Amino acid sequence: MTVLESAPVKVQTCAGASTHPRPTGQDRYTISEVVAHTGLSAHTLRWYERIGLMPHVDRTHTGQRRFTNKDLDWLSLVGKLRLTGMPVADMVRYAELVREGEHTFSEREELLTAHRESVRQRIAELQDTLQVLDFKIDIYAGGRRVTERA
Amino acid sequence: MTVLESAPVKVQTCAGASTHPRPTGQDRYTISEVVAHTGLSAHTLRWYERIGLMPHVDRTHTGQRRFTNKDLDWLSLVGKLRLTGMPVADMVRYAELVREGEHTFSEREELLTAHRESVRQRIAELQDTLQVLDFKIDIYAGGRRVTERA
DNA sequence: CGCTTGCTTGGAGTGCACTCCAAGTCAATA
DNA sequence: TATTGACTTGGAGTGCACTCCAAGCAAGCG
Repeated sequence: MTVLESAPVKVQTCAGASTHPRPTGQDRYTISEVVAHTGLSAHTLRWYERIGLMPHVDRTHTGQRRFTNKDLDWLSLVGKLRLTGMPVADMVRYAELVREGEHTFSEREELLTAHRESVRQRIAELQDTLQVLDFKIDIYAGGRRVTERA
Repeated sequence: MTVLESAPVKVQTCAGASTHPRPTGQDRYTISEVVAHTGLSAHTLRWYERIGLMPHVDRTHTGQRRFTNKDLDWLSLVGKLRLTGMPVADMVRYAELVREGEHTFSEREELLTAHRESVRQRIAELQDTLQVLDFKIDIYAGGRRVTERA
């Protein structure tokens, strides 16, 4: 069984086929569960909250955090953006826009579109370098007789 | 007159079609010329030298640096590696191997091959995220009627 | 009750890759 | 000769993204 089967309404909240450890309704994860699921450290999760990179996280009556599936989705997006080199400050800006509501849709779109462009450029850059690496590796692999240079 | 016109032998030293500001023989660049050519700062060039990321750079009798075309080629490679996220420590290691001579060919090849693999993975990762971005941008662009979520 | 485990906090510390500073030397021009 | 400007050095400072610390609270177990 995939996690999708018993989901009642299962709104596709965010990106692609994100699967949650527990169905909506039972989704109150401790920080260590989120650590296990996301690979982020507890420190980082708390830090993300402090700097405004998380929507307000639920608390128990004793003040412990309880994360929801929605939080997991958000963290998954944040993870993608971070992986693609978006500065934390920009992600915080994006989070602010989300908090401000629907009237920021176009600004959010701009932000994401700009970032997509930068990711595309980065890919191109990397592919460019790949050729240089291929070239140099060829030299090392093929010609051990080449004279010493770099 | 462009700087290239009188180029005598023009040995293709390193990667691809690298063009040098001046032909071999007249290649004694000041640090500011190298700054202009590479886009690196003078600070960074000196720092690279301090940490062992440069082969020994020539000096004038008064101690000023004079870079050669070979240095430019090396910096171009370093720039590529850095752009692709190789840690400075690894680049220093590579520089050491180069200094040690031909018997380190295979270790250099390994290092470069490993890095190539990491670059490939990085590209795949980025392309993955690109899809997420496309998906979200579509939502913002297409459906302004979608309910508020991330 | 005491102990352990897991969480809480503000603030300080870390590692990387620069980046800058102060003080000095040297060569060329006014 | 005086000044300007490009260069030199060791060491300190910066910005980012964490990462850790000390001290404390709450729940569960023997």
